[in-house]
Amino acid sequence: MLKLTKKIDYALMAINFMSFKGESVANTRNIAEIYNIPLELLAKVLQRLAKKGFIVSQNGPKGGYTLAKDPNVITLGELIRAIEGPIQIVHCTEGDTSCLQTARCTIRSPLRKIEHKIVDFLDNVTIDQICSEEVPEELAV
Amino acid sequence: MLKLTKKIDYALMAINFMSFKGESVANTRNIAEIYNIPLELLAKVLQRLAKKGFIVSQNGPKGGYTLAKDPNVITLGELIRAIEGPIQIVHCTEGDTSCLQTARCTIRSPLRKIEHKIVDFLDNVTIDQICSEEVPEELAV
DNA sequence: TAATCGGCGATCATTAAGGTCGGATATATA
DNA sequence: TATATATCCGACCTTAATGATCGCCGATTA
Ligand code: FES
Ligand code: FES
Repeated sequence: MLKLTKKIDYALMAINFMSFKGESVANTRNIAEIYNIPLELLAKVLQRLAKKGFIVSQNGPKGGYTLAKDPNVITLGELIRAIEGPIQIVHCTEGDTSCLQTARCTIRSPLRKIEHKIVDFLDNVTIDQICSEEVPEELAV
Repeated sequence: MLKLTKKIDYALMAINFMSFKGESVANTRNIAEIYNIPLELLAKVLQRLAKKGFIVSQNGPKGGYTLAKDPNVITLGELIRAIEGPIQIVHCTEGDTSCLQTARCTIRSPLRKIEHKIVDFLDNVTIDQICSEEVPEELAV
């Protein structure tokens, strides 16, 4: 119900961590251990972020990820779309036939406007507004 | 993922319908048939709305519901809270111990601010901005 | 060439949402 | 007063989305 997913949380934590690592690579295991995130799940999230061009992967031993973009040019909206797909506050799309209410639905189009405004808002929140927390020195190996 | 529930949809449709009925009562079955909503589910939603004081119930035959408030003083935020409980974009509350990331979570409090802004927005959208659609005359029995 | 990393598809588990059922109480009307 | 029709309410089942796991591959570097 109007909730962000864990994947988004993980992505934000990971980006936060990477932004403190700067040029040096951060590997998945390291991040997973620090934040207590299931390794495989975090791996998937990072793969997705890499695919979408937010981070760059470095394969092989001593490999890992580095940020491809500055956190202040990535928006929360972009990040959500990258991981979860298009943001849809209201489930029924225009051409959708599966919804039984489609025929007499009085609310679809007004809700679209609200959706648009929320998306608009999310597209104006940059990641660095969220990722400004310190990473404890002793953990940022 | 950041989606409104069907219950909210149903509530909006019902309120829309009732606002066109004016003083005369609208019964659950009637609304359910028109909009193709599962009767029992709609009933529950309306009971919830009645309990929260948005609509007034009239028991017995010829009974039903009438609006207790003008749609232009009810906000979407209120409606969502009435039906689904408090709006939480981010799952983990402050005292929550169940989340494994709590210890080193860097994103909880920044996300709270975003949540607050969205809630603020929803609290400034009135229902009549959504419920402005016509109800076909032949159906509004 | 062995150990360490990311890449990827398939799969299972858990939870939340959507929907159903059965029985109760209230009330208008015949 | 009997009956039909309405709201009320809690328990329950089903389905879909999310969260998490597994196994195997290819890349890279020491
Ligand atoms: S079309 Fe599905 S609820 Fe409006
Ligand atoms: S406390 Fe649960 S993700 Fe931050």
